[in-house]
Amino acid sequence: MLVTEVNQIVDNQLFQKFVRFITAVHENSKEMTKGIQLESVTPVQYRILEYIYVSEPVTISQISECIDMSMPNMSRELKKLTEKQLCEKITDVHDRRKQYISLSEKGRGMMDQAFREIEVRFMGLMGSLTEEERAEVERALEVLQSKVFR
Amino acid sequence: MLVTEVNQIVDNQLFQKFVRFITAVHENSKEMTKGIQLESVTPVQYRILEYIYVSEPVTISQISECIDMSMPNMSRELKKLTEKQLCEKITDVHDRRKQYISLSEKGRGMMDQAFREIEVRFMGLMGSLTEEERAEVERALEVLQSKVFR
DNA sequence: CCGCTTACTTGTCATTTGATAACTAAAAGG
DNA sequence: CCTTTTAGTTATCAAATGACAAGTAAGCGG
Repeated sequence: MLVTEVNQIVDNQLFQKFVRFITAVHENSKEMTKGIQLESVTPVQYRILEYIYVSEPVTISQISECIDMSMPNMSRELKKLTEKQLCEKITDVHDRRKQYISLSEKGRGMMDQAFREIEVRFMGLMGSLTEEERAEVERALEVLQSKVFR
Repeated sequence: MLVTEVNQIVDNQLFQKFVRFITAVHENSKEMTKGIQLESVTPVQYRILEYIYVSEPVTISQISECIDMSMPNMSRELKKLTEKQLCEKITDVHDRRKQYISLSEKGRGMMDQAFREIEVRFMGLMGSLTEEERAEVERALEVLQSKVFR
């Protein structure tokens, strides 16, 4: 058996693990955020708010690109969110074409609460681990974050 | 400062890392599967096929539960997929109410191709790592899979 | 100043998805 | 048998999302 063939097999197993992992992460985070949806906010709108929450202030083009939705449609959704008083538009002082979006008091409060709920569920998971295990988890997060996901 | 307060801070940082990680995984897997959508298959339909692919044969109720879509709607989508010749229904011999779903030749071929494309992208990432780093990644996947995600 | 590009908005339409009510057919349990 | 439960289907309707055409208004490069 050639070395390249061995590598192929090793890599293939790694890929299988990777696929199973991605699936698990998706199921898990869906499970964790289940029932969070507050206030007549649609799934897409929730994702938008989540993105603004971690990246604000952002322009509409940026959100549009990251959420992978066309500008017209993103504009429409942001209008709805603004009408619901969950976010605000602020025109750039130096380039008045640009609109910076950030969460309103209400929007931030809502997202804070959502994240607190997620945190509670996360802590529930972590609670049953020993100190060393938690350190291991932290290390694993760092490894994957630096070497695989970005 | 009390020990519990220290723990609180540690845990909070861990949670921040966790959130960033989840976000990165989502962005990354969206990036990886971007452009995979073949053959007039909608996003939901792709998810259904993916689920069938890894779990076949499954009943319609099972799919319905895992994808979190009501039976009537799932029935409708599966009908469409069956019409597109991507999957097949087989009635259970012992309980003729049950319908087992599995991918057709065409459907399996399509999903094989999709996964191969994802694998290529994954290998592209792994290619720039050393052997030890890859082992580290593998270990990290295992740790998180066993301790956090299920 | 003028044409070009960028950032975004408005409006419209088709498709997808979600929700619900009413149905059939088969099993399961007295 | 006969009721109840389970598994799935069909039909209908509303809402969410996607795609696109045409618009405005501000910067930018000469």
